[in-house]
Amino acid sequence: MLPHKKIESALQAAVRELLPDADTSIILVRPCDPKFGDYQSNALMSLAKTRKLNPRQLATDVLAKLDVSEVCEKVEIAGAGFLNFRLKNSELVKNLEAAVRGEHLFFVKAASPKTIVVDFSSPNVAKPMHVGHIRSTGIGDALQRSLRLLGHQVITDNHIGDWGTQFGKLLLGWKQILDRPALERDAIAELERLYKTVNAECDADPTRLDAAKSELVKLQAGDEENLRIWREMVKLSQVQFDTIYGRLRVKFDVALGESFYNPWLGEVVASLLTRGLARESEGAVGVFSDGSLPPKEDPFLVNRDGEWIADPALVRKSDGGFNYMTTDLATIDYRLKTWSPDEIIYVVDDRQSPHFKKLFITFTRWQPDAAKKVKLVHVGFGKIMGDDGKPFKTRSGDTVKLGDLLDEAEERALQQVTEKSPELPEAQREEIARVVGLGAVKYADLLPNRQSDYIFSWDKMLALQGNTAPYLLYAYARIKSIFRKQEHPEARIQNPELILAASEEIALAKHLLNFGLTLEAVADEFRPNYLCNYLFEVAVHFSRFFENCPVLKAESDAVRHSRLALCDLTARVLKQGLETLGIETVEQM
RNA sequence: GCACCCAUAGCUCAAUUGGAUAGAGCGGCUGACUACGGAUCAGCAGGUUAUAGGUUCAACUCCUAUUGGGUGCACCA
Repeated sequence: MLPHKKIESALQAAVRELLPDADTSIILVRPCDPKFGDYQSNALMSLAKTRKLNPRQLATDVLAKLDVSEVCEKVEIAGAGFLNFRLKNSELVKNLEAAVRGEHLFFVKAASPKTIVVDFSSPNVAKPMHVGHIRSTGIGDALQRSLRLLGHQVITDNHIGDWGTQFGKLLLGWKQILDRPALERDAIAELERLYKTVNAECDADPTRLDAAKSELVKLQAGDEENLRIWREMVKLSQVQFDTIYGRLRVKFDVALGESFYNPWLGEVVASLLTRGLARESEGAVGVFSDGSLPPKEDPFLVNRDGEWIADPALVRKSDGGFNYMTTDLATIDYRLKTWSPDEIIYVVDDRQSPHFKKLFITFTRWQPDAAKKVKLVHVGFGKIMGDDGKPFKTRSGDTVKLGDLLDEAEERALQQVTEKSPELPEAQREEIARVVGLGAVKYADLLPNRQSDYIFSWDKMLALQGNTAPYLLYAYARIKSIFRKQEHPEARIQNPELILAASEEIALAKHLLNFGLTLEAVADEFRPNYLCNYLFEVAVHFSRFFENCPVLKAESDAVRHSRLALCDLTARVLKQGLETLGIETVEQM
């Protein structure tokens, strides 16, 4: 058992003994400023407060019941009632030696694994994937990897936008202005041109819009020709998706697009109507407020000029077509019946937050029993902005295409590798550039807190110095270099004794110990940036160690073996951590 | 109009959700025995956390107001 887990459970037991009704799940120890120890608890102060107790007295009482002498030095009470824990060197050594033997890598699998559906990426057919998609794709992929690593059963689903109103316009364009040679050269560009052209025409001319709508109605009614064209558009888009996901090394267990749910949409609406949850309004069918929430918190109400009026979730349009609320309801229903998940998480732009609020409430009203068994979570993220503070566009008004961003990243990385390591063969330099460039982009996107908007900048996305993926990869490569330089690699002893004496060794070792703590925080709060920051700190601690503690030229065999083992553990944590972020590693760069 | 989100160092961002002296990177300035890989390391400068109040042992974090930005407000997804 990892030391912080031991401290945590001992602390929980001690507190429960004194305050049986206390919520011990909130009581946790977490690393703080090293000046105040390796772990700390600040929960006693708030516990004391709600019970009108003296916090320092409570801390003293808890301490009297607390025995963590196996893992910690004497526990200190500090400040208003903090408990500061300092790990014993022997405990640190014990844990690292266990890791060296391969017993763990500083994390433990979840005690009760959950089944979790992760819905992310969701590109649209006939549109290029742009920088915006890197957010959902990168965050979603990092989260699903973290959850899997912690032992959960994960189903990743790419809910592709392959059905809906845009196809009316696309079909019209395809039939009337399609440029075949252009389609063969660059299918997505041509499809995009069709859409843009017809869309502009529709804005100017209502009869064009009617024509587009009737194409859509024909498609949804099963018209053979329109279905054939639609299938071709989907197929062409799939090629693009496969290319991008291949480059990003992102895989999905299933990719059930919106069209997959088409057969059930009528039933969903019928069911909502029979249960009295939906009703007709202005020719459409919608779910309305049930009045159970105060107006301000009710997503089915909106204030217009001082009056609260209905803002229903439409499930059938006045023309008889369905929309994404209907599809999303059918999707939840299907997922529950197919996988019985404990959670479904949606990694989607924050702007859709009102939609998900309505969706989750509507589903809960529709299937109350099923809803009790599943946690529905919208993991939102901020918008990508240009440096003018407006949603990001290039000078020509388009968004930056994801493929172009990746190309540029690899190009810049190749330039750098060629400059730094001209001696490496070209093929190897290209492979390094691929990993480094791609890693830089992914890391740059994962580093900021997902909730905040971020300003897009090429230089930031493609940076190769500082708190970036290349910095982490460089630390990893330096470790690998040490092992390559080792004179007798085969003479490496199997389970060396760890000697942690230098402050840099101890700091690095203690930090490695917190890998699992970090992974759990990532999984609990769906925030991969914790892992980015953790790994950056691993690399920083390693770099300091590397500067100050000679490994191969260590003063004795024992110290050399110990440091080699520490290097190896660092490399393993870096590799595993980067892999969890969806970033590959290279042995040299 | 109404609702929601945001404002932290010159720039881009953190701060594990109410914890101790607000941290990084970039940019700027100093340094580092030819270094087990300099894509690195050590250091300096840079902050009244938009403004004004409030809550409490403790506030970037919660509340109120103000200013400035963004987003969303049935038949697009």
